[in-house]
Amino acid sequence: MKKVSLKDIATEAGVSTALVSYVLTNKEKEARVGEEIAKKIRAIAHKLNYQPNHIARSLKSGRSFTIGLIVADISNPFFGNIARTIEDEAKRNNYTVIFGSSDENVDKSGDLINVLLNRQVDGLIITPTEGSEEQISQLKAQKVPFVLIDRFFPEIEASHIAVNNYEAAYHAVSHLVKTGRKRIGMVAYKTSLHHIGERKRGYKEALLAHHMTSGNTLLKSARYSHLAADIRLSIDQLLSGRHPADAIFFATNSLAIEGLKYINSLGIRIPDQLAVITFDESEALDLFYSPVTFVRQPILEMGRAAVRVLLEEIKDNKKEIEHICIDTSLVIRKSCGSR
Amino acid sequence: MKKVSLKDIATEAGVSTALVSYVLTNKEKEARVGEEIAKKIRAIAHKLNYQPNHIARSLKSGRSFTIGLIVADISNPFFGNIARTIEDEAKRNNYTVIFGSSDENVDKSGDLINVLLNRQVDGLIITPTEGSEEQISQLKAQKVPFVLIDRFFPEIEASHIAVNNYEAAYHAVSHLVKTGRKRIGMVAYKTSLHHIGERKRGYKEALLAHHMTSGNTLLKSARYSHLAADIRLSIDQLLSGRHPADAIFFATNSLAIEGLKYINSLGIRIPDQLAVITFDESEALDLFYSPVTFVRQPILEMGRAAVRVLLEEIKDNKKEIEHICIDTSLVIRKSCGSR
DNA sequence: CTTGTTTCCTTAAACGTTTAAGCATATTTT
DNA sequence: AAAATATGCTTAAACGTTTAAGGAAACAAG
Repeated sequence: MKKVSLKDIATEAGVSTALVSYVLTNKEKEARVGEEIAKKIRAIAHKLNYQPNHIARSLKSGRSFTIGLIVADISNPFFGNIARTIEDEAKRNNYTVIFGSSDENVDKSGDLINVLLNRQVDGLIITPTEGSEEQISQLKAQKVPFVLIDRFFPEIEASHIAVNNYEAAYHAVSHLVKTGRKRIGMVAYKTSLHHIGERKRGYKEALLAHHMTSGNTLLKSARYSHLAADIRLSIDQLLSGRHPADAIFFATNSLAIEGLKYINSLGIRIPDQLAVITFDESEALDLFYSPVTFVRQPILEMGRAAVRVLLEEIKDNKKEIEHICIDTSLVIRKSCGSR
Repeated sequence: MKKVSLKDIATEAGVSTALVSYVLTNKEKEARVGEEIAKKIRAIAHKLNYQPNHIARSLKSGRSFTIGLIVADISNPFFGNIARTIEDEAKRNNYTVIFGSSDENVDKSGDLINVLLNRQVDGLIITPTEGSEEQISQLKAQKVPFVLIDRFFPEIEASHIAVNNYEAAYHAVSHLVKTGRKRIGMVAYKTSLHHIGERKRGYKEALLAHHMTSGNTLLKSARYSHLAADIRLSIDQLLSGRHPADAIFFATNSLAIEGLKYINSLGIRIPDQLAVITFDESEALDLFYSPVTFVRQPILEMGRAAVRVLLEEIKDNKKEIEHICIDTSLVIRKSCGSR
C-alpha cells in the first residue's frame, strides 16, 4: 500500500500539486482557488485517505513539530507522570515527543541532547543532571529553545519550571516541630543540584527558626550511585547515640522508599518511634502501613507550564526567559502522628 | 547560528555536495573518492561541526529511523520500565523513540497510532488496549511493521512478546496451595484482554488440579474505570460469608496495590489472616510490611526482544511473524507465610 | 595512434511538501 | 476601446540529502 502524495491527488484531479497543497492546508482564500475544484480536491484526498508527509513538511518549513524530552529516570513514577502530562499537552498542540532517560548520568544526558538535536527537535524539555551545566550553557549559546523542569542552575539564565523547594522544606520541617518532634533529621542526596540544596536550606532554616541546634549533624546525604548502602548508613547514624532522631525528612520519594525499607527491617514503628515526612507522592507511600505525609508537587501544572513556555520560545525566538515557580502543598497523613 | 549543510562544506572545499555526501557516509571506496580530498572534507566537516540533517535523510530514504511506542499507562512503573528498556535498545540501534500513553483508552490509542504513522515512524511497539483489535488489524493490512508487547489478540496473527501468563498464574496459585491455603480468591480486571484471561485460566486450572472447588465464586473482576470501588467490593465479597478466602491472587500490580490499601484499612494482617500474591513487582510491594510474593516479568528481556523483532521486520518486510513467550519467575517473600 | 580502462569528480534527479511569481482569461473601470 | 483589476490556475524553486549516470583526464594496452 503505497503512500498517497499530493501528486497522486493532483493527477487524479487533473491539476497541479500546488493547488492541492493550497486547498489541503486551507489556504484557498489567499490562493484564490475555485470553489468547485477545491471541493473536488478535498473529495479525492478523502477518498484516497491522504495523510500528509510530516517529514517533507518539516524539511520545507525547517520545523519538526517535535519536542525532545530528557527525564532523569523514566522508571520513577514522578518522571513517568511528568512525561505523560508533557506528551498529552504536546499532542494538544500538534507536537509529538521524542524522549530519553538520562538515568542521572551526565554522559548519557549529553548523548541524548545530541541525538535529539540531530533529529531536529524544535526544542527540549530537560531535567538536567548533576554536572550538565556545560551542556545547558551550550544549548543556550546555540540558541536552541529549551526549558528546564524540576531542577535548574541558578548561575545559568534559562527558562525553568520548579517548585518552591525552600519553602516546602521549611514548611514540612515546621510541621514536624508542630507535631512535637525534637530531633529532626534529614536524608538527602549528595549532590550539587540546586533543588536539593534548597530543600536542605529549608530544613536548616526551619530548625534555626525553631531554635533547634542540631545544625548539620542530623543532615545526611546519600550518593545516587550507592543509594541503598548510604541510606542505611545515614539512618544508622541518625538513630544511634544518646539522642537519636525522632523524625526524618526525606528529600525525595526514592530516598523515602529506600529509607523506609530499612526502617522496616529495623522494626522501628512509624510514627510512634519515628515521624517521617517526604517530598513527592508515591503509591508505595500510600500503601505504607502508616501513610506518609508528603510535599505534593503539582505535576500536571508543571508539565503544562513546561510545554507552554517551550512552545512560546519556539514561536518567538526573542521571548524573554521565564522562571516559573509553582507552589507545593503539604498532604498530612499518619506518619508524623498528631499534634 | 545557522545549521551547517553539505553545501557549506562543499563550497569551502571547492567540490560538489555529492562528493561530500559520499565521504561523510563512508562510501569513499565505492565512489572512488581521492584520499586527499576525502581527508580535507572530513577536516572541514569537523571544523564546521557538521551534523547531518536527519529529516532530509529520512525524506530521501523513506525511513525515519524512529519507532513509535504506545504504552497503556506511562505513569505505571511497569510500563515506565518497558519504555526505558525500549528507548535504550532503540538508541543502541540508532533509532529514536516517539511515545504516547493510551491510558487504556481505545480512542486515544487510535489517535496515537495515527499521529505516529503521520510522523512516518518506521514501525510501532504497542501494548494494545481492550477493543483495539480493528486498529491492529488495520496496521497489519497496511503492512506497517509492528510488535505487540505484554498483550496480544490470539485471533490476529501478529508478532508479539508476552510472558507465560497461564503457567505463571498456575504456579502462583499452586504456591498458595503448598503454603496451606484452602480458599484462594483472585482479583482481576473485567476485560476481554487475552493475557488477563490466561491468568484467570491459570488460576482456575490450578484450583481444579488441587481439587479445590471454589470455581468461579472466588474469582472477582474490577473495571479499570472504577478500580478502587470495584476492588473494595470484590474484597468484601471474598472476605465475607461463612467461608472467607484465606488467600488472594492479584492479576496485576495496580490491583494488588489498590487492594492492599483497602485490606490495610480493614485491619487485616498479611500473611496471618490472609495470604497475598500478585503479578508484577513494585516498590510499593517491597515496602509493604509483609513484602509481597510476586510473579516477576523480565522487563529487560521483553523490551529488548520487542525492539529486535521490530527492527527485523522493518529491515525485512517479508519476515515471518514471531511469537515470543518469555518465562516469568516467582519471587517468594513473606506475604504467603511459610509452608 | 587509437582504443580501452581506471580514477576522480560533477550533474542532476529524486524524496513530498510549500509558496512566490507568473500567466492567461475574464471582468470592471476609465 | 483601452487600461486596470480580479480570478483561477501553473511553474518552478527550495528545503538537505542520496545516488545513478556521465564525463574528463590520465594512463595502459593493442
